[in-house]
Amino acid sequence: MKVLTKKTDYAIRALLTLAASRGRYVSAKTISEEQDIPYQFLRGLLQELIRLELIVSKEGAQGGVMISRDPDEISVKQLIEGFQGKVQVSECMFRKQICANRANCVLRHEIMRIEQVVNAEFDKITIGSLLRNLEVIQGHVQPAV
Amino acid sequence: MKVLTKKTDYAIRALLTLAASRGRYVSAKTISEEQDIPYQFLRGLLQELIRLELIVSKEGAQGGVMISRDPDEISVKQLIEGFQGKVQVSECMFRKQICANRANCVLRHEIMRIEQVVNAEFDKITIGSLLRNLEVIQGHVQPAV
DNA sequence: GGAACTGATACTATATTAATATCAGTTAAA
DNA sequence: TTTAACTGATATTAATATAGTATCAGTTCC
Repeated sequence: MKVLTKKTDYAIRALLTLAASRGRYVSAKTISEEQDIPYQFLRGLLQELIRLELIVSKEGAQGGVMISRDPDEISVKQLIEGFQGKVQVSECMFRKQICANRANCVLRHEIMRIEQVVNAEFDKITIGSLLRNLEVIQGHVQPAV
Repeated sequence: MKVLTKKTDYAIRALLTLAASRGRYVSAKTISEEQDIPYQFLRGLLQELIRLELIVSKEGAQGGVMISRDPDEISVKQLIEGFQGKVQVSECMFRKQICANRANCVLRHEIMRIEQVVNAEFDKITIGSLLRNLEVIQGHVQPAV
C-alpha cells in the first residue's frame, strides 16, 4: 500500500518551491531543476494544479506559474484527492450497490472509521506547515523555543 | 488511494468462509461460488494463504483447504501486508537514503504517525471479529445488549 | 524577430493488478 | 481399478494505473 504516488509527491514539492516564492512567477524549468522532477512530467502536473486552482500561470518570456492560495489553505489531503482520488476501501462501496459480499460491507464500516482518521490527519498537513518545517531544518528561521 | 486490492478483499472473504467451517476442508470451487470469486484467481490466492501458513490443504477428492489458525489471530493488517506489502509513504523512504528531496522527509515524519494509527487499527480487525459481526447481521446470533 | 515561456495533446514504457489456462499428481469412493 | 473431484505448480494474457517523453502551436518580453 503506497500512500503517496510520485505525482502527488512531486506536486507537494513543486508547491513548496512556489510557496517559497510567493508573488513571483517561477518557470517549470526552474522548478524542475530545483526539485529534480522530470520536466515534461512536471508540465502536465502544473496544468492539473492550475485546473485545481491552486496556481495561476503567465505565458511567454519571464512567465511561469505562481501560487494563488495561502499555503496554509492547501492541504496534503486536497492534493491526494486531486491526484489519487478519495481514500476508498474497495470499488464495491463506490458503486453504492448493496454489496453481494457482506464481508466487505462489515469491513467497510470499520475502515470508514480509519479513513476518517487518515483524512483528518492529512487535512492538518498543509504546504504552509511543511514549508515552515523546512525552513526550520534549513536554518532560515529559528524554531520557537 | 485504494486501501484494499481485490486480492486482499477476496482473501478476507475466503477466510471468512473457512472460519465459518473450522475443522472441515472446503474446496476452492465451493468458496468460489459462495463468495463469487473467480475460480482460478482464488486458487492462486489460496496457495499464497498456505505459504502464509494461515490455511492448510488436502489433495484429492473430498480435499480442499482448511483454516489452520484461530480466526482471532488473523488480522486484516497481516493480510494487507501479505498481499500488498507494508504501508509506506513513497519509495524514497524505503531505500533509506538521505532524501534528495527534503520535503518528502518532512512529510515522512508526519505520515509515519498516520501509518502507525492505521496499522494499529487494522491490527484490531480480525477474521474472528468480522465473522462475529457477520453472524450478528445474518441473525445467527443475538448481539449482546 | 527570436528566445523563453505556457497550452494542449499524443504517445511510449513500465509496473501492478486481475483474470485465465493447462497439465501433472493425489485421493476417495463407486 | 478406474474415474471424478480435488490441489500443486506454473505460464500466459488482459486491463489498468503510473511514470515519463515528444511535439507543435501560441504568447510575451526584450
